[in-house]
Amino acid sequence: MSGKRSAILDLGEMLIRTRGYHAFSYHDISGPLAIRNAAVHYHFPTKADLGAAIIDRNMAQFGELTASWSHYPAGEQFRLFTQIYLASRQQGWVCLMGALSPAWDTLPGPMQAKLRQMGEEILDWLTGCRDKGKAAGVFGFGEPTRQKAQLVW
Amino acid sequence: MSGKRSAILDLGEMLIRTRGYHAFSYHDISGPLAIRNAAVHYHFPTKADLGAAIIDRNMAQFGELTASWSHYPAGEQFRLFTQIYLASRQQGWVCLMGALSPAWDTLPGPMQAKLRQMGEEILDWLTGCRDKGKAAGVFGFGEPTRQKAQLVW
DNA sequence: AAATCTACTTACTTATCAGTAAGTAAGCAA
DNA sequence: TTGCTTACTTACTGATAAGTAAGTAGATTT
Repeated sequence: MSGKRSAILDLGEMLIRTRGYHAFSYHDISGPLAIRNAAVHYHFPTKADLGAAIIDRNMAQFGELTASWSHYPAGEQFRLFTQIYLASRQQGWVCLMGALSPAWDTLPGPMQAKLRQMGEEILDWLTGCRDKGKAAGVFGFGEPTRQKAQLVW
Repeated sequence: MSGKRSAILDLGEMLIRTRGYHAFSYHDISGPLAIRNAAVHYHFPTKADLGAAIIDRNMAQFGELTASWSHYPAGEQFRLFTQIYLASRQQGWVCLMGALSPAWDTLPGPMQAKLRQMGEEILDWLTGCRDKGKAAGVFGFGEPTRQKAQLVW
């Protein structure tokens, strides 16, 4: 029942999405949580472990959310999807993909793999979302892309 | 005269756009250019100075380019604009805005100011580009945004 | 010819980073 | 009650970061 572990994941995700992977350190986590640096290393031995765990949790959350929407019409599902990004954007956050991919070349291997996986999962869902809707012409593929743009621009 | 200065700017821009501001150091510049660390500090006393100079040069280049396009029709101007981003994207590069804005909160003040300025200049030009075209309905405002998306996604 | 400027160099400082080794208090399990 | 696990702690290491002080060879100016 480590409440600290999830608190580290929470803070870590916030830091990545507001500052970027290379612009935060374990100190930025241990300070606010009032624990020592090594305690963060206890839960996540390396920074890459932490980064990968954050992506994992994000993917799991995405899976749960979309599963809970499964009985809604495709258009509504898509609206809910974009709503999430718009809402976090208003907080000054950027999605994980938007925060991490610009520095792709500098990411540790395991994180690259997880990120790629997450990208595929989202794209698959988005594709399925479009295919399912009978009104396939109503929302073109331009819109999700446009949505993602706003997360960075 | 100082060919090194512009070589530093070239390499610095490449590093920012492929790795991000926080994922490169003066060592990554001095090494390939076969000069010492302090030589980079000679030209750009702080990393923020280097970053700001890179944004400055980018803005100047944008101004020169768009000026050289001024006699083309709006649609062609817009095509040339997107072409630049698509071409660099194929090299694995990201535009300066796309590379820097995710870590906005962590950027030194002077760089934030320059970046904001660059964003405004590009948006102004884009707006002018749209207004000038008689076929204002042909390309909506969705497309430039979509273009930017590809730079990150 | 002397002084100054440009474009560096060597050698250093200070700070911060990720990561590790070793120890410990509290809880549970046999 | 002994031993094992969990969730930390203190105290450190080695690497790398940005930045600086002082010196210098070569070109330019006076």
